Amino acid sequence: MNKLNPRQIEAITAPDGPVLVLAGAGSGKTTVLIERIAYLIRERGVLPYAILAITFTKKAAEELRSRLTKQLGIGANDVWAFTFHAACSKILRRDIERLGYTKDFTIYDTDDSARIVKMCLNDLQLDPKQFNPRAMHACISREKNADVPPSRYEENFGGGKQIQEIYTLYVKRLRLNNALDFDDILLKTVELFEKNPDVLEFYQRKFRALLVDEYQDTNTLQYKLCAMLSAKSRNIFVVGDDDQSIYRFRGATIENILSFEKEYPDATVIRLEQNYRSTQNILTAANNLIENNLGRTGKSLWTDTGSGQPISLCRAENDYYEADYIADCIERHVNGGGKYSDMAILYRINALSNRIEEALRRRSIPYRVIGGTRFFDRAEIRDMLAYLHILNNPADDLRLTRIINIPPRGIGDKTIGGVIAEAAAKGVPMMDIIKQSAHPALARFYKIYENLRDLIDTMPLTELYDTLLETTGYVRVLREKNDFESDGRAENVMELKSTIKKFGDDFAEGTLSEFLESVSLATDVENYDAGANAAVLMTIHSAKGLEFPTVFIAGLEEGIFPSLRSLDPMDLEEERRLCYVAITRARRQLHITYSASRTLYGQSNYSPVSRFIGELPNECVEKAEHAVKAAPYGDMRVEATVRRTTEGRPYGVSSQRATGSRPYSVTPSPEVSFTKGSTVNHKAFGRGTVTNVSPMGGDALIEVAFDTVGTKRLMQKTASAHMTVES
DNA sequence: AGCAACCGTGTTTTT
DNA sequence: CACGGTTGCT
Repeated sequence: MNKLNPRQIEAITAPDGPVLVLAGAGSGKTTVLIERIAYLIRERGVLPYAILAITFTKKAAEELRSRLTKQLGIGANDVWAFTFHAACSKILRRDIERLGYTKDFTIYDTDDSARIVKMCLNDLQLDPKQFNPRAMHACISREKNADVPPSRYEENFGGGKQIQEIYTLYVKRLRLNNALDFDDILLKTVELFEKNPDVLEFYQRKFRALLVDEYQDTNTLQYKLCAMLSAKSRNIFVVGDDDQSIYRFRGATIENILSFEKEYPDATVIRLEQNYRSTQNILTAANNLIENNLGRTGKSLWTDTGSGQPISLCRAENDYYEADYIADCIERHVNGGGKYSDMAILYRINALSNRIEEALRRRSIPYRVIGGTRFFDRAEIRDMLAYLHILNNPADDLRLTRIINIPPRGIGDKTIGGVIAEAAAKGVPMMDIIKQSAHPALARFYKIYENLRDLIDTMPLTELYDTLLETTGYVRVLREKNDFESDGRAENVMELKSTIKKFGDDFAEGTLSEFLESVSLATDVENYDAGANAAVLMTIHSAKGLEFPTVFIAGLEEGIFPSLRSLDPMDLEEERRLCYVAITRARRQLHITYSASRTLYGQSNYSPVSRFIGELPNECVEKAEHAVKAAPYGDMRVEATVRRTTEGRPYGVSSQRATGSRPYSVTPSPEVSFTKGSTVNHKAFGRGTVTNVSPMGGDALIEVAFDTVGTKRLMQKTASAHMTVES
C-alpha cells in the first residue's frame, strides 16, 4: 500500500456499510477497487465467493479479474467480477425456469429486436414507415430500463395506444421464442427476485459485499438490482465520476450517483482528485470545460507532474485535409522514434472514421478500428450464428426465418408464410410445423436440422461447426460463386471457427448455449490488443476507461460534437461530459482538429467550430500549423471509394469494415480524371482548359476556361459524363 | 422460386 | 451514401 495516497487508502479501508468513491479521471479508480477487494479478503475475512464486483464493459471485468489474480493468486477466481449483463445471465441460467423460460434461452441484440418489432407491426397491420421499428424498439427499451411494463405504458406517453400494443405483442413474441432482449437480461433478473424472495435471499446471503464500478452509468434497473442485492448486508461500495456519465441515452441516470448520499445518509464519501495520468495542461483544459456544466458534485483534477506540451488545435479546410493532418502528425511521431500504438484517434460518430482510414492507408500507417460494424454483425456470420442458435433453441423463429432458405433450397416466401401462419394459429414455434410438414423442401430442411441437433451434446463445438458447414452447403455455395466478395465471406465463415476454437480452449466445458451467450454479450473493445503496434481509431464512448500517450479528437464542429441531436440543455451537458472523457484519455499530448467543411452521408456541409473549443483556456492551447508536406489533393484525381474488403486475415486487422447484409460495394476507380492544365471537350460548352481543381467532398470542383462560353465551375463527377480529356 | 435493378429513406453514442 | 423493400423479369 506504500504507493497509494492517503485518500486512496481511506477508500480502500473504509468501514462496512455504504461507501461512495468519487474518482476523477485517471485517479487510480481501478486500483482502489482491486485493493478494496484484496483488503476485504485479507483483513476483513470476507471469502472471495462472497464478493460481487460489477463493471460496465467486459474489458473492465477482464482487467479486474486478471489484476485480482495477480494480487491474490488462484483464490481470486471465486470472486464474481462481471458486467451487469454477464452477472444477470449467470443468475438467470440457474433459475429462469421459475419465470417460464427454458435454460436454453436466446439473447436478441438490438438488430434482432428491431426485426421482432417489425413482425409485430405486420401482425397489427401497422405501417412500418409510420412506426419505425428501430425507433419503436428504442421506445420499448427506454420503458424497460425505467421498469415500466406495457400495461403502464400510457402513464408515460399520452396517446401511445398503438405503441402499447406493439410493446405488448413484442413481449409476447420474445417469450414465444424463448428469447430475452438486452434489457430483459436485467429486467428478468429483477422479476426473478421479486417473484421469488427465496432466490433473492440466496444471493443476498451469498454476497457479503457488492462493488460497482462506473456507478454514474447505472440506469434505474441496474440501480434497483444493486439496491436489492445489498439490502441485507448494506455493504455497497460504488466508484464513479459524475463528470464521466455518458450513457444517458441508454437510460443511465446521473441521479443515482448524485443522490447516493441521500439514499444512504450514513455513507462514507471519499473524493479522489489527484490524477496520475495526464499533464497539467490537459487537466486544466478538462477542468475548464467541465465547469460549464451545472449539477455536478464539483471536482477539480490536479497532478504534480508538470504542465507538459500545450494542446494543439488544428483547423482544416475540409475533412480530407483534417485526416491528412492527423496522418502527418502520426508519421512524424513515428519518424521521431515513437510508436504507432501510442496514438489514438477519437471521434463522436463512427462515420468519421472512413476519411481518416483513407489518409492512414495512403501513408501506409498501420491502424485498427474498434467498434463500428462488428465481426459478428456481418451477414455471413449472422447466418452461421443463426444456425447455431436454432440448434440451441428450436423456438428461435427469428433466426429460423433468417436461414431457412440460405443457401437457397426451394423454400420461398409463400412456403415460409404458410408455416408462420400455421404456427401463429396453433401458438407453437415454427419448427413444430416444419417437423410435421409434407412439403418436400421443408422435410429436407428438417432432416438437416435433426441430424445436427442429434450431435450437439456429443460432438465438440468445432466439429459440430464443420458438420454444419458441410451439411448446409453454406461454404460450398459461396465457393461456387467464385467471386471476390464470396471468397471474403467464406473466409469470414472459417474465421468464426477460430472464435469457436478459442472459446473451447478457454472454457473446456463450454456448451453451445454458453458460446452463443458469449457472442451475444461480446463487444469489439475487448478485442483491442494494446500490444500490436498500430494506431487505434474508435468512438469516444468506446475509449472510456482507456488511456493513450497521444490522443487526437477529430470533428470538433457544431452539429457533430456536440451532435445536432443533443442541443437541448441536458443532452448538451452529456456531450460536454463526453468531451471531458475524450480529453482525459490523453497522457502526454492532445491534438484537437476541426474542419470548415465536411462530407457526411454523401453530402458536403459547412459547420462552425464546436462551442467546446471556446471553453478551453487559451493558455493551454496552441494553434497548429497545417503542415501538409506534399499537398495530397493538389493535382487531384478523384479517389475511388475502393473499400478494402476481406483479403488478409478477416478480422482484427486494420482497414476492414463490413457493409452489412449486402455484398460489399466495390466501386471501380473512375477512369476519367481532370488535372490542371489539361484540355477538355464538353458536349455543350465545347473546348476548354482546366484552370483549377479543388477537392470537395468525395468529388472535386473543377474550373474550366472554355474557348467560347467563358469560365465555368463544374463538379467533376457530373462533368465527367459530358466531358472528355483531349490528348 | 430466384435474381437483378430500381426507388425512397434515414443517419449518434452501445451494454 | 448505403440500406431495405419492392418490382419485374427469367
